Amino acid sequence: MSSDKYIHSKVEDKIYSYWEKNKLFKPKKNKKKFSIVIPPPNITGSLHMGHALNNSIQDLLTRYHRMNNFETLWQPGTDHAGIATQALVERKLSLENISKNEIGRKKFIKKVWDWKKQYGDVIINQLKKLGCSCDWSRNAFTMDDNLSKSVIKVFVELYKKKLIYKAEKLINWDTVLKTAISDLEVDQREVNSKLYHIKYPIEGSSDFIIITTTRPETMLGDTAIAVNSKDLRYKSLVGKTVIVPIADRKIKIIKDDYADPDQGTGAVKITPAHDFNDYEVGKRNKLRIINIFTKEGKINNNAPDDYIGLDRFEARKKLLNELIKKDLLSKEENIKNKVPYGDRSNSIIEPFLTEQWFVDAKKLAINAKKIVKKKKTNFFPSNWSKTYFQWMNNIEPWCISRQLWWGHQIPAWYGPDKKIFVASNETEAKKIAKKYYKKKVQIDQDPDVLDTWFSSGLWAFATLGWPNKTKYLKKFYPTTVLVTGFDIIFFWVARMIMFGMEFMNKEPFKDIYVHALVRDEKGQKMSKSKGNVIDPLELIEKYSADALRFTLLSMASPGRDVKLSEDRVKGYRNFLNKLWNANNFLIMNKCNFNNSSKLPKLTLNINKWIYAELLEVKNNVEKHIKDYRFDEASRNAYQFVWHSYCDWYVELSKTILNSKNQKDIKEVKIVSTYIFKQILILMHPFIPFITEEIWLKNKLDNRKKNYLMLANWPKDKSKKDESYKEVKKIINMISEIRSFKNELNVNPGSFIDVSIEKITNKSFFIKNDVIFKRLGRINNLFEKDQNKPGATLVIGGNLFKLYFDKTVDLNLIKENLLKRKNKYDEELAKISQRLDNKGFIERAPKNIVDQEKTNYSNLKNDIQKITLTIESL
RNA sequence: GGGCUGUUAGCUCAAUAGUAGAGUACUGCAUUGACAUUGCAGGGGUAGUUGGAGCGUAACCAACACAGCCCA
Repeated sequence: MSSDKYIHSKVEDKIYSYWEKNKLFKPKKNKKKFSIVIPPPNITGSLHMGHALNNSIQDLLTRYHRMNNFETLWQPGTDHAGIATQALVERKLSLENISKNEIGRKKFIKKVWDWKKQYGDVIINQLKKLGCSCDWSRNAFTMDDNLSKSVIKVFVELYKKKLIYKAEKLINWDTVLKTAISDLEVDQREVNSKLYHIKYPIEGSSDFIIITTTRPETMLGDTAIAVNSKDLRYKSLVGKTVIVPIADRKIKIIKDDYADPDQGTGAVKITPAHDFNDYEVGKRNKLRIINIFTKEGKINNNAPDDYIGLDRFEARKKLLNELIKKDLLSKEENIKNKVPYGDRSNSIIEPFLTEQWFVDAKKLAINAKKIVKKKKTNFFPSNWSKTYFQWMNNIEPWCISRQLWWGHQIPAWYGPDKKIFVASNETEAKKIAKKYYKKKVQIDQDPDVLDTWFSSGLWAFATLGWPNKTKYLKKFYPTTVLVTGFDIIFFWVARMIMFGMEFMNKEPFKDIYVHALVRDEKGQKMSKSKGNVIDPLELIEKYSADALRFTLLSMASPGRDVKLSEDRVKGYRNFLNKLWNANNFLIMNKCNFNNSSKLPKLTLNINKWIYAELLEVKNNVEKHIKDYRFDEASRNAYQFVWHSYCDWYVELSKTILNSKNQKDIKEVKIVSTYIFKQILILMHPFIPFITEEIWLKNKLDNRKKNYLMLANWPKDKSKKDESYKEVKKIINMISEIRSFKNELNVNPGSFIDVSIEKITNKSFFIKNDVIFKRLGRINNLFEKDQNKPGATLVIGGNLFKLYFDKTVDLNLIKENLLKRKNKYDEELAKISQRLDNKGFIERAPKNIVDQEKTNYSNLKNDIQKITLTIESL
């Protein structure tokens, strides 16, 4: 027969449109509810491995629940990615020689929307390639009308509750993007730096005090030098005035324990405008704050003339040169230190004193912490709650304003005297202003927009319709589970919990499943610069979405990084092919899927066995899905399909199919088809495309009356009766015979004769002789010893004699038996050691002791038989 | 500096404290009927080190070593 391979490229797109056309992703009324909101990918993004893992898990959960009587909603959407999108469109316009300032805010925003319309769904289409069964009719976007309305409402209400305020603070400033960013968007990177030792002349003396700094250019803004109060070296200098070189400013030496005697010289320059620690020192000591930078990171006119306008790094060079000339640079040291970088711009972040809007996160954190502590929301693996609490306990005000155009413009208006009016819209703001000024005045809206994470923080309820009291909101909030990567626990998860508690008074999700990062096979983080990025779309094209999904799921062990290697994907592609060919086998045997919905009364042991195995594996898979153990779930499913069904059941069934017993043949055909159908159902959430393809190919949809996507999993309990144990035993014995032959260098394909004279329950072998003969490749199963040379094999206390065509070297047999005996002896020694241990007998549970005793006598029995055989040779 | 992981077969990883497993790689053999994207079989482990609790540990506790991550 010609080989038939599963060709996914002909299947996946077709199947996906079948699902969409039949609207199978929409929630269907049902007894229980299940809901998930997607972590919104940003519109500039394209599918990477992290998304693939994240969404494979969500789709597995969604499909599993949808199949099992849950009214299931997987709420999709994207976020507007303020900084990334604005930067991208700006870059694009600059290629056309258009600057955003030329065309103005309104036109620029329109350009962004145009871009969004054209490219914003790229990642959505990629999710479809992966097979995601989101309800796309509800596809949401953080800049949509309803979400924008929610954002404004949340802002206004939090402002009224004084949980949002405007303040002048030192914030993280990105000089490339020219906007404030939050602490979380700053990466502290370790880099090679230089520590400069600089002499500051002491006024009225020829002495110096030497300070150390990695950022000499900031000395232009120094307003003090600090030394530790316990540092005896500087005791006499405290209170003296020094002159900042080049800036030529007089500053004082002060006592402040921020200065660490062990760091550098122990004397540290204080620049309150350009360092977070110095800012605190400045506040404590009421120091002047001198800003020396522009928003672009250039030197401003608070510095000497010849520095004004210089970039901060040029200024450093010039300044160092000048210090050398003046002999004020006493030392340069190579050191490693942490430097703040913007995660979007990759440029060095400047602490910068500006007025920004802040969320009082500390207050919002109170209930957000409580709900996790009360276990209404649970992290899986639970350890992540530690990370959550650690951050929540040390939470800082959240800077939410961004100096951008693309995003939700802050609903605050300023009167002529800068008085702030916060309102849902301009008309309302005007009204309040009029009341306040008692006349009509001109008010201007704050030009800044909100952090994108502010709007994604509302995702769990705003996408369901909030602030409207929609039936979806009522039905699906709190959502069942959030599936996310640990890298956004702070950015997103924590904030959703804060907002959820504040505005819904309920946790946004019951469970939080936190998955790991996907790394390359060597365990390195995938990055473009390293060139080790594996593109999920390429893998999908090469091996199918099903194979990729199954790989990711089977590697999603809790608390572990996923180290992805292409070989694994290939292995699971092979698995799909196996499934495909199992179906071919059924078709070849004229199995009728019309008869596959109900099981007849089972009479054959192999049928009872496979049915019990099916139910057991179903239970295991179900349990593991509930525990978020996707690795175990996929392992169980894989093992069952390939090994239990394809390797054993199909092979065993051939003994019947090749027989003449029509009744048995009929039963086997029905059962093998029935089990296969259940396999499709069981495997569907893992590998939806191929299962659906086979389902449809076999017309199991029954003209759209029985969708695979809505097929219930079986409910029966697994019964392990005598027949079940019988088959287990058969499998075990056949395996033993096979390996024995192999060890004796007997061709595994060759047929042999076996005598079972010395066996206690001969009837068992006689009853199952067809199976033994076929799978064990046995010609004759003799009840009597044939009185000719053969090899003896002991399995489970039973002694078989095997006769080979070819004479097998006696020594080889002896050697083999000795090897076995040694192994058993070792084992027996271990067990008897245990049984001789008084403590074990007294303190170990009775069933364990009994088990060991049984093991002991079984082993002893086997050893005895082997010994006898060896002696007889 | 504070916190969190991890260390088990060549590789990637599992396993309620009760005889250490899987996938993959490797080796040998097989094939005229579902499938070479196959089948059958095999070799491969001093569980990072040291100490402790326990009848019993890869698992619990402590210290150390190494690797990684997060926060400051």
